[in-house]
Amino acid sequence: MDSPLLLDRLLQIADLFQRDMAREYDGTPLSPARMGVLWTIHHSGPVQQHTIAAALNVTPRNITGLVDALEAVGYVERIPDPTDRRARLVGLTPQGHELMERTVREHAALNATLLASVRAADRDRVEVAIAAIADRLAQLVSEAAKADKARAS
Amino acid sequence: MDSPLLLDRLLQIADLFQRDMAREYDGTPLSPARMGVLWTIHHSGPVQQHTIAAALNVTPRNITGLVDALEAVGYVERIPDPTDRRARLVGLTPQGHELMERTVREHAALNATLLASVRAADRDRVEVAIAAIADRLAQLVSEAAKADKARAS
DNA sequence: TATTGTTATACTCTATAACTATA
DNA sequence: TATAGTTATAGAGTATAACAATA
Repeated sequence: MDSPLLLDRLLQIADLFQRDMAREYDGTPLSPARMGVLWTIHHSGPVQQHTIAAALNVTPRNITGLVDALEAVGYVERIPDPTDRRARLVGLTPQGHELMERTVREHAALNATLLASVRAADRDRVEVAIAAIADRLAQLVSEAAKADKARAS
Repeated sequence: MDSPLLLDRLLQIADLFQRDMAREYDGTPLSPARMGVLWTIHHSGPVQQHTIAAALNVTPRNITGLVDALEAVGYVERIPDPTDRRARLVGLTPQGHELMERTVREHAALNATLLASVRAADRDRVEVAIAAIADRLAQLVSEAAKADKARAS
């Protein structure tokens, strides 16, 4: 009897997150890509658009569209960068701050719910293990990307 | 000191999978969506397109395009359904079978690598815990989707 | 009537390339 | 020259709606 691999379970979790976000944002002006922009600004404060592009690993052209949409519905605003007249800083509006604070609270609640499904005696070990898996995977992905770049040259 | 939540680590893993797949399929005729079709057929054998659509939770219209692309590069073929002249069964070609077998082997190797980053004594407990988290999350997503549907009526 | 798959159309996210304003 | 951001254009994935063929 094949029990699913650990990897299959992790892929299942990834798929469930994606599906749930798509459902949650359906009918709203938000989307996973737009939330990515909001998270970046939430963590860093007002930033130039090319910084957001680098953080999300997409082209600056993309950020133009995402910020346009977020600005149109009032979650972010572009303000002139006092140190560089080419650039504009993107910051959260009060409405954007409120959204992100609510989202942080929802994350904490979901975190608690998921952790509750793990035996109390195992929780610390499981948290350590999942962090180790994430770090190992990040390392593998980074190495693969580097190898790709080397091959392209 | 905020250590990242378990949830943040799981979201990070989800993002890394997504990023790595995008990188891996870059420059090939494959993509995450097309691989989804191939996995479905790999697990079930030749199936009607609307069955694939239901399995992936997308519209049948989508499957037309994905199967068109996979057929054009030789991974799948459409054959008449002997039991229903409206439908066509989509099955893997020998080339498609070979691709999926290779992919299964790569998954097993990645699974072993990730598991190796967990302390040997904790592995069983971690596998059980991640399975429990995945099941709990699946339950939450399913309930949320049901609540949405009820609200829409 | 209902179902299977397609054509037609549109929206989001993504990319590259060419351009502007500034550094 | 190089950088920050935009306009122009294109491709993939998704959706709805209307339609053909068949059940």
